[in-house]
Amino acid sequence: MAPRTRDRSPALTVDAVVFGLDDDDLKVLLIRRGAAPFRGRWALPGGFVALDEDLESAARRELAEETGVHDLYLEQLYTFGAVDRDPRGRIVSVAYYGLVDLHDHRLRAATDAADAAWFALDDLPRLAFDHDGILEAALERLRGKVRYRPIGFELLPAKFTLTQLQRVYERILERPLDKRNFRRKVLATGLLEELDEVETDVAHRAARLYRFDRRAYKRLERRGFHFEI
Amino acid sequence: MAPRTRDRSPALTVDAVVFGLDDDDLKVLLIRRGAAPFRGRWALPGGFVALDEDLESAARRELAEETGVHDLYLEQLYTFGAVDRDPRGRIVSVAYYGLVDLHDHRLRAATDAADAAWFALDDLPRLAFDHDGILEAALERLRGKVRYRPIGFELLPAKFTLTQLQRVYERILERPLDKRNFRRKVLATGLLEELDEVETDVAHRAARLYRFDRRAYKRLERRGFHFEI
DNA sequence: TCAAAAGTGTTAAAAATACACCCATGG
DNA sequence: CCATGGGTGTATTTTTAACACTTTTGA
Repeated sequence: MAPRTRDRSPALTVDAVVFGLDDDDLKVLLIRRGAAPFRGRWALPGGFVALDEDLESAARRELAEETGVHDLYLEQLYTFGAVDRDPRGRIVSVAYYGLVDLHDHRLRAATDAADAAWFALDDLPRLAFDHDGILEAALERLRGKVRYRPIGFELLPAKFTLTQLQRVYERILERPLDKRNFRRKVLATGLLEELDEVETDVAHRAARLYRFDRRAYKRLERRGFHFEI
Repeated sequence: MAPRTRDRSPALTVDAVVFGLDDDDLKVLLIRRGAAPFRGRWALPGGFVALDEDLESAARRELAEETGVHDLYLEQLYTFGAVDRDPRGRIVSVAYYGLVDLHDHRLRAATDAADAAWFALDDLPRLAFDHDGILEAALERLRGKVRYRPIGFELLPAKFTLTQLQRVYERILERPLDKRNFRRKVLATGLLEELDEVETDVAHRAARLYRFDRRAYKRLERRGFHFEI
């Protein structure tokens, strides 16, 4: 007994804006479209939502299919629904943004994607659809969120140095941070577990490694915790 | 040349969580459903998105149709897409939340709504669908956002006293605020225009009236401004 | 022994908090 | 003249920001 309206519902897609950190640059994961419209143009990975999968699952599935990237931090961003945003007709897209240690994933384009690659934010190609707007919104959200939620870690390997972490924040916030103040603040959260390990293969004094303590975070989160970098 | 997937897309609705302030209580606007499923049960106002309207327009239209409330502050909240959230089948809902001076609007139920009414948050009826989860998310967002974006005003008439504004914040944040500190802080933002008017019809010294200065806010917003109550 | 990054404390400035009384008005 | 809320300033504490040198390691 479906209402009449349903037969004339907009179609529904998901898109994912995935950020990674490559040495010194914040990068975003794009695919080259293998089909019309915008065939050959770079775009965000994404696609249609199946009837039997929820939205985040759809985003993860499309991402894995089109780029090979899987098991990442992913969060809903915003739903884009301008009437004319897709030349194929009325298509609403639920956008997600994600963070990943890009060295952890070998890219592998498939299905609708002719290619997949990381692009530095200041060297982007023209994008299909309204994807530049989606990317802009994701970046803004990332910049806001990173200041009060501990998500910077997601761009790093499981074990990392404080200097690496500081670089993450500096790249995202686009301003230099004071080393001593940064370390004091980030350690004061109690969310970093100091390991008995140090970097290897560096041509200078090896830095201590830390790990994000998800347990401790869960505990703090429960009590409406809120920090600030 | 629509892709096959589109014919099997989830249906799309919008729902609105509208808050108002009634003397001392934060209230939410609900409608009583006039049709199955959940006929007779209270629910958030909302409905299906037409092909030729964007999402926010759909939310505003449904809200106006079902409750008579229009011209309000409205912002996208989150998109809810669990596979089994609607017994009619696969229906994804883009939720909005809004703030309104509830004394400004006479409720008027129509179309799908058998009734419309304001409910205090601590005296809610059972809600249809997953609407209690949506309401919870809206409340959490409101509590977070009100601290760093000047949206508290939206619950008040255009001209208001500082004590009224303080009460708004106290109700939303659920904690008492210090009168002197509050006034200093809120005036320091430069977002309040002091009027040459005072309250009338009060049985005590009349308080000065203020107005939110949208111009000043626009200016500050441009430079990535950010305040904190 | 040099180069390169790791690691570490203190001081000054700014922001947040706590706190209590007199004032104006209407009934 | 009294009840009610309006309006105002200061001192203390906490938080943030600025700042430079010594240590460790590998090449």
